[in-house]
Parts: sequence; C-alpha cells; structure tokens
Amino acid sequence: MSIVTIKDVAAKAGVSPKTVSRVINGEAYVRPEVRELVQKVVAELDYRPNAFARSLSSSRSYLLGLFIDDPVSGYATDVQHGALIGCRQRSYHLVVEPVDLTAPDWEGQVRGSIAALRLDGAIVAPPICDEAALMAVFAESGLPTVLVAPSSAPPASGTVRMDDRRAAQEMTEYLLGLGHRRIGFVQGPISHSASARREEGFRKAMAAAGVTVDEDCIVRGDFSSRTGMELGERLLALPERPTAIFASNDDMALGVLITAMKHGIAVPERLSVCGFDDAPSSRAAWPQVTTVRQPKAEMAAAAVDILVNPQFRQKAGDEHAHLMLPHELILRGSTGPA
Amino acid sequence: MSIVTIKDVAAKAGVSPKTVSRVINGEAYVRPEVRELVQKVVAELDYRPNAFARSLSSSRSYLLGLFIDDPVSGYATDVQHGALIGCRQRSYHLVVEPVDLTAPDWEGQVRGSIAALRLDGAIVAPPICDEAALMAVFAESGLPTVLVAPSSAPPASGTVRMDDRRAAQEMTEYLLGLGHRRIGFVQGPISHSASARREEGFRKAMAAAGVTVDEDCIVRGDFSSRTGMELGERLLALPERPTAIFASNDDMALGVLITAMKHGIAVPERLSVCGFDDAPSSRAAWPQVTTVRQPKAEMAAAAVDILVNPQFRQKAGDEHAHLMLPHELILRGSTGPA
DNA sequence: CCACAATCTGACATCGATGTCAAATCGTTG
DNA sequence: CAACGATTTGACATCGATGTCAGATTGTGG
Repeated sequence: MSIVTIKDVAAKAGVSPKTVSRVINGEAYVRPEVRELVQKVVAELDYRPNAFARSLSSSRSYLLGLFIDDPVSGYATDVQHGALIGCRQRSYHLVVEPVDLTAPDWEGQVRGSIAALRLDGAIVAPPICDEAALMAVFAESGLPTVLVAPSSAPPASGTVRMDDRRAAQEMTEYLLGLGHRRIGFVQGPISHSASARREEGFRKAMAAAGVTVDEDCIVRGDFSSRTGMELGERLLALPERPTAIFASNDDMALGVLITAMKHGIAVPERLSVCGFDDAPSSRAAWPQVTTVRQPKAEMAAAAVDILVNPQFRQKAGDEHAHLMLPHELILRGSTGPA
Repeated sequence: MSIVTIKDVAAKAGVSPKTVSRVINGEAYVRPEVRELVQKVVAELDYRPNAFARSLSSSRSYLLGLFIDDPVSGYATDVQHGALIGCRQRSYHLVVEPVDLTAPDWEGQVRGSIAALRLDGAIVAPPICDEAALMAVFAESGLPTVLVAPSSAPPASGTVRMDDRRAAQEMTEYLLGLGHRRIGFVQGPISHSASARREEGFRKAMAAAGVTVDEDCIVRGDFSSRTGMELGERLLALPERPTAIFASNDDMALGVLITAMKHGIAVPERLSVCGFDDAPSSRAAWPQVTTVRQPKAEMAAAAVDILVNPQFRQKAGDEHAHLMLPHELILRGSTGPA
C-alpha cells in the first residue's frame, strides 16, 4: 500500500497520532526529541497529510479560489501565475474557477464552488471584481475575498491595486519630456473605471505642463486592437496630426501602430505610440511598444498573502487590507523625440 | 448557520442521510417519490455536498490536476481553458500545479500535490509531458495520467494529440498551390520532436510535388521571435530569395514578418509567411499570420473526458486511450500567390 | 518536601459524507 | 399461501485528520 497515514507515522515513531499532528502543524508543547524523531519518521515514510481529512476536521481547506472571467486573456494568465507562486510558498493550492456572468446559472456555480470546496479565500480578478451581483454572492457567503485591481471599491476583505492615475501621469510626463505637445489619447470603455483614472492622469500631466488638450485628440475605444486601428485612422487623419498617441491599453496601442505602418508613418520617427499594461502583444510588435508594467503577478501574490496571513484572517470582516503596488514605465522602441 | 449538511436535508425530508446520498449520486434503488422529494428539499436548502467529506469516504476527490511548466505561455492558457470547461461539465474541479523542473525539490512538490490532494487524475501539458523523470513520478504514483500533445509516447494512461506531420504537409501543399516553389522552412528546437514531425510533413509535401528542397532554405530556431528575426534575416539575404517562409511556430513567423517589414519587403505581395499554433501573436501582427490551429482546448477537454469517464477509469493501466484530434488551417493575410 | 503552574501526551469525539450489510417491504411464482 | 428474489431503506462503521479535555510529567518557589 502506497498511502501513508498519520497512524503509520505514529506507530513507527511510537507516539500517538495526535502528537504527530502537533509536529506537522508546528504546535507548541512537544518535546524537542520527540519532535525530531517524528520529523525523521515523516521524512522516511514520505508522509503527506491528506488534505481532505485535514480540512474536514479543522475548518481550513488550504485551498484558495481564483475567480476569473476570461481565463484565456493575458491578464488573467499573469494574475494566475502570481497567485500560483504565492500559494506554492504557503503550501496552499489554487483552484481556478471561470465565471461566466452570461451563463444563466453563474450564481449557482459560484455558490457551488464556495460551498463544496470550503475555500479559505477567494481572489477575484478584473473585470468581474467590479460586478456588484457577483461581489454580493461573496459577501453573503462570508468568504474572505481579495479583489485584484478593482475599479471601484466594492465591499471586500481586501484589495490590491496599482495607481493607474499616477502611472498615466508619468507616461504623459515622459512624452512631454520628449518634446511632444500634441498628444492623442485613446480612452478605454466607459465601464472600465481604471481607464478613466488613466485619462485623469493624462490630463493632469498635460495641465501641469501648461498644454491645452484638444478634445479632437481624445477618442474612445473598447480595448480591442480593432478599435485601436479605427481610432488610429481617425487621429492620423486630423488636420493637425498628433506627434504622439497614448492608448490606455496595449492592444489598442498595437492597433494604432498597425495603422501607422499601413500609412507608411514611421514609428517612432514621425509618431510615438505608447500603451498600458505590458501585455504580450506590446512585445510582439515592431517596434516594441512603450508601456506601463502593471504588477499583475505581484498583486495576485499579495492577495494570497492577505488571505493566508493568519493575522489578517482573524480580523477579516472588521479591518480591511488595501495594498497599492508600484508600477513601472517600460520604455521601448515605439516612442522617441518629437 | 449557513452550512447545510446532508443531515439537515435528511431531517427535513424525513429520510436517512444515506438515502439522500443515494439521490445525490444518482444511485438506483430509491423510490421515485422519495427521490423527487429529496431533490426538492436539496433545491430548497441549496444543499452542496462537502467535497472533502465526500472524497474522504469515497475514494474519489473530484479533483483533477493540471501540471504545467510555464503557466504564462499562451499554450498553457489555452490548454487550461479547455480543461476548465471539461471539468465544469463533469462537476469536477481543476487544480493547477506549476512544475519547475529546475527547482531542486520539484519531485517532492509533485508527489506532495498528488498525495495530499488525492487527485483523481492528472493532465500533463507539453513540454514537461516529455520529461521521463516527471512521467516516472506519475507512473509510480499510479495516478491516471493523460498527456497533451506529447512528442514521444512515454508510458501514460492516455494521450491526446494532433497530427503535426499532416498539418505541416497541408500547409506546404497550400503554399505550393499558391505557386511557391522556393520555400524557406524554420525548424524548431531539436528537443521538440513535434517540430521534427512538422518538418517531415513539409518535406513530404515538397517531395510529392517534385520540388527539391534547397538545404540553405532550412534553418533552425528555438521558437522565439528573436530567432525568427535573425533567421528571417539570413533567409532573406540568400542570393535566390525564397518567395515563402514556413516557420514551425507563430512566434518565429512573427520574427520573420518583422524582419521583412524592416527591409521593406511587402507581405504577402513579395513574401508569404506562415506559422504554426495559432498563437495570439499570429493575430496581433499585421498582416495577420496564416497558421495552423492546434486544437489545444479541445485536446485538454478530451483529456478530462478520458480521466473522468468511468469506463476508462476501470481499465486504466491496462488499456490506453489515444486520441488524435483534427487541426485546421487558418488562412490569413500573410500568404498570397507567388 | 509539597503545592502549584507549566509543559507534555494521548484517549476519544468529531468533521460530513459514503460503503457495508442487514432488515423491511413488495411482487411473483409454483 | 409459502417461498423466493428484487427492491427499498437505514443503522453503523469508516475515511484521516484535528479539537477537546483530562491525565501525566516536569519544574519551581516557598
């Protein structure tokens, strides 16, 4: 038989199962010699506590849920990666649960995951972390929940985010520093309030530099590279063409880049383009797109920390943890002097 | 108290917990009226069986493990997506386990996941499904394991793959049909035997068409867009320049595309480029890259089916399931007549 | 040397489901 | 109507760990 139980260890070490349990869980009140002996036996037998039995008797499951809308997006991937790393470090496991809010029974599915798996905590990625209906389900279940980069601040045990406004401001300052004055800005969808903050940062930097923003240079897209292309078309056709275009995500920046290329407008010589997110597409393009690195993996890892940290777990519900992680400007080939 | 147990349901329905269990698991030998009554109560109380208790008493965990090398890659993402969908349908859950073969204790980590979680099955994605040492761990544990697109055929309960050779052959035939005769081929890394099969398909089609392959037109890359650029450089500098370049993955195709663009060689007018995989990068580029769609999600979903299917589970170890899923040529803007 | 607290240990109940098995009920058949 | 098998149900043990609590041991100060 290949399954080693706690009894086997106890028998071989000549102690009770409870004592083995104590050693495993690092509890106090075990004589050092006994502790060492048990640890030796555990190693010898390569004993692995059954996570199910453990979670059945204690109330912890050692499982965190990652709730994601579109698990195929690059964003989700990065978030998951960070969560995975965090879990690994804390010997937790991660259960990925796709949430399709258009499915008729999404609520039942989410409830099912929470109840059946007795999750210890949930990490909710954007954009669904902004869905009130979904958040209500979590709130009702009483499950400690951490939101990654939420747009607003719905009730939750914690949030982890970056400063979109400040990042966009810095990017704009960088463009201004390169001598650009006429700068196009491609907004994200209205529903995505983080992109509204990016616009704020843009406007703030422009105002601070004393440059008036021509509203013709502000266009709204939906984060797809297709609208990036269309809007690039529009911006580049303006009587007084911008010398730089700042798109509020990378896919749209890529669309702008493609449009410029089609029209034979050299980037970055005659047009600077920059995006936001540091998505894979920003690296795949040529020239590579200057962008803002969002600390996606770090945010997710921090979310795990918050959920697992016993200090936090105790006061969950009362106090909330809110973290702001640093971003980074990634300067690449798509931007240059005006 | 918000947690509903089987006892609550039993009490309210006036039957024993065991009978409720029978209804939940769709066992025979329950009077239709009783079955209906119990189902009604279950729905009323929104009862969710505790997955841990269930798996502790039965021997099933309703958990599948997805073992992945690099969870950030687009490939992994697609595979995971398919697995997730499959699990959802069968009311299983998916635990994602990153495997870092360079970590000193990777073996312990894998063993730990298998033993602690009592997984019902494992899905192993490439490239680690070709690592003998890893596969040995799975074999030893006796865990039903399905490999997704393995290069060779290590011992495993099942494999799900596509026909790389045939796909490459079809792509080559398509290029030949467009009138191309001098076709460059960018090989993948030697270790990646699927890419060897792609080369076979390429050569077979060329031979069948009576076109001799100039070995100068065959170059080896490592699947990165960087080598795609470098090798594109080399191919395009050839005294007699190829009219088409077939790269054995999309990233390299993208590299070739970028190089062509830098040299002002119009695609597809003066050069056709195609790749393999239908990675996101193939869509992000301009023109979009003609490629082969690998049924990644479908393969993963099929893997779930194999693992969950009781018919298979019974004979696991004896008979093996080997599936070959259909691919698809995705014709896009990067290819045209010679 | 005793009283008392601090430290250490294990017996036993428990978590929430399912497996086993025996008992109860029902319908057929000879 | 007795006898038998098929159907239906529940009592009870069990999975593998941890929580509780009481008892055993050790150490310390008076």
